[in-house]
Amino acid sequence: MVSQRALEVLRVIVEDYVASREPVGSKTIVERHSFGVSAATIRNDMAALEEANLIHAPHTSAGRVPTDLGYRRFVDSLTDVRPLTSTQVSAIQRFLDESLDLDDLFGRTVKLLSNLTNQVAMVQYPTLTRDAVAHVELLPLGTRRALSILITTSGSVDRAVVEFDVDIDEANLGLLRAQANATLQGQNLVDVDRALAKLAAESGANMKMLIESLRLSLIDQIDAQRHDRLIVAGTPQLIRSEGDFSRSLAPVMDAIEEQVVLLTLFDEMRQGESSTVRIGRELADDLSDTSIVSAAYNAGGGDTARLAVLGPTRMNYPLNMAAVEAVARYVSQILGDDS
Amino acid sequence: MVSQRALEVLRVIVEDYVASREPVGSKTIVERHSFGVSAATIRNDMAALEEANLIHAPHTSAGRVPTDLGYRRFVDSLTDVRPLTSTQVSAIQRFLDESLDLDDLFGRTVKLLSNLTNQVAMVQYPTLTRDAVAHVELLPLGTRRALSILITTSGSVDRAVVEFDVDIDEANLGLLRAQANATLQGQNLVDVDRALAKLAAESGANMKMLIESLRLSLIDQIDAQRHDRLIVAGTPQLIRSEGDFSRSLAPVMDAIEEQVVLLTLFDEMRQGESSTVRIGRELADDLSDTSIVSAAYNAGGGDTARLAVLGPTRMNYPLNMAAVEAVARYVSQILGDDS
DNA sequence: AATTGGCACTGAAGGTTCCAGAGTGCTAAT
DNA sequence: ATTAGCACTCTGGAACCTTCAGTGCCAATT
Repeated sequence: MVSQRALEVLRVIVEDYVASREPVGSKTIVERHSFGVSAATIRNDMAALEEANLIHAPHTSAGRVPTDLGYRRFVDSLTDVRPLTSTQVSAIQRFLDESLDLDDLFGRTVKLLSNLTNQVAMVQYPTLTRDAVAHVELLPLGTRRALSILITTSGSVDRAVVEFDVDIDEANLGLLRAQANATLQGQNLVDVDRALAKLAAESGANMKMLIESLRLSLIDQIDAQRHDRLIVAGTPQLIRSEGDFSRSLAPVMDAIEEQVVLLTLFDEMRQGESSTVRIGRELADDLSDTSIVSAAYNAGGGDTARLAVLGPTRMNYPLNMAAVEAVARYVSQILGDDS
Repeated sequence: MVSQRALEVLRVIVEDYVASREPVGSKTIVERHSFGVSAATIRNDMAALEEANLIHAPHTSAGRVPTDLGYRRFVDSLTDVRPLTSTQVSAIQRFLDESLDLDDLFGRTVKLLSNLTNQVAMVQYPTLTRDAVAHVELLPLGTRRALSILITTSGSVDRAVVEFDVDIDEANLGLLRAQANATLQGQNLVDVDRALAKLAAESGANMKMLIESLRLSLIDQIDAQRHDRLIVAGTPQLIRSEGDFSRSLAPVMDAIEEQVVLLTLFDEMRQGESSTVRIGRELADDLSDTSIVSAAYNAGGGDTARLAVLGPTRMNYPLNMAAVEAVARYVSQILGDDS
């Protein structure tokens, strides 16, 4: 049975271990914290914690280290996320307010988050379903191909190559561009398919083929935009905390570079509450010594995406949670303003 | 005096050391290579090499390890870069030919290069000075700001925020967009400044201010595009060769994340010959155990930029040089086609 | 003059041993 | 339920030794 005091003991074990990187023993606990009981009593509690798989001894007689489960319990017991200091908050605000477009904002956000936490920081691109077409540009690329560039009202830009079944000259391309823009401007992205199909149906045989090619390309493009991306900063921090990883850092860096594992993780979380912590094996077997603290932000128009920091399980959870949540709040605020 | 044979000895020291990661001694040299002389003779040569600062003994009696200068001599003595195997070459070609736009091509290129060499790979964005304006998009962003998106004929896209001195509504913004496009489409990027200034001069007072604001923003934007970017892949490889770095990897990863040091390096090289190797301290004091093998590629229209691999000084130079050059050649070929 | 065999010397790496210290688990007493 | 006491365990570091690859140098040889 884990008593109330035992949970207190777990708390100080986590805190001391995070601070010192050294297994913490019963004696140092009674020295540094005023529990009002003796070391032997603490030892009994620790035995209970070990029984419950919340802490673990690296070897017979060293201090104890939290297990993944122990960190989990610790994190779940954090009721009040202590907010950042007001200077930090105003620094965040000032720094983010200066940003220009979406890319710039996200670039600043990850850097900020990484500096605040000394961890790797990530921002997930929002899905932008409510986005509408602002402009479609077509640029010739040989005789049967063109580069299409789709600009949306939120300022996002995406490119794709359109393959035509027949040769197309500058004049025809210009005509296609004009018709496409006339039809699509202001249309919601999800309606592009229908609008272009309608336009094709109403057009002459020659034009119809061109429009069809464009349509197929654009819906691919819109689909691809739905597949999110991650902006990452602070990978050097990983090296600096290398000692906290029992195995190689390589799988962690692979996950960051590949992005796909992390993105699916984010998608899983999207359902969940706004702020989430994933610890060690909860993430993936490859990422046993890694934790992710993430928070949802509001990308305007009801769209949400996530931002996160990634680091060793032995991380400062309260700080990281506070930072992630604060930054998420300000990013939401900024994105909410101009929508 | 370094004899001809001594240089041969240097060659096998570099090769063996790169292959084995272990300091190589006189005895193993005569065992593995048929010099037809005794170990004592090799030792004399090695003394000469050490005298010339080409090799160096980690401690009194271990084998020898090449110095930066030794690698340099080794690299300079490589006359014929042995080409890749034909299967490799056709794989490169097939893989790159599938790419869509510029971003996709570069994304593929770095991944390819990283896989080929097991090093960190980088591609520098071309400067694209010969580029012309294809379209300028303006999106409202509050009452006194707009997001301007500049699309060039090469398909590159860049965003910036325009700050106006007065309020501007949708109608005026549309007018500005129309005028800007009418004036700028087809104009070379370097002429944008002049063209817009002329347009402003010919316009009414109200419009003039708007155009001026746009002009200032666009020239900033064009300038920013000139400042290149790097696409990077394969950072996990760095971890895998961690043992080759005597100090921490952190400064290396910092340089990769910051980009600016590397970009200025690339700019320095731009003058130089097409294929360049920079070894250890030649790069920067922070990057003492790091080498970069780079090659220029032709981005079409006479524009050149660079692609490179980065790794420990103890790297396989012949392979990396061959890979970098081969990939640069095919990238040039692809970019040359549709210009 | 270049090459060679011989030889004493060096320093790192790895193994062994020992010691101190931190921490535990258990038991009997409070 | 808590505590003091105690025997026990294991790690980390210091000290020490041995092994061994490799060197530098010298005198002899070609």
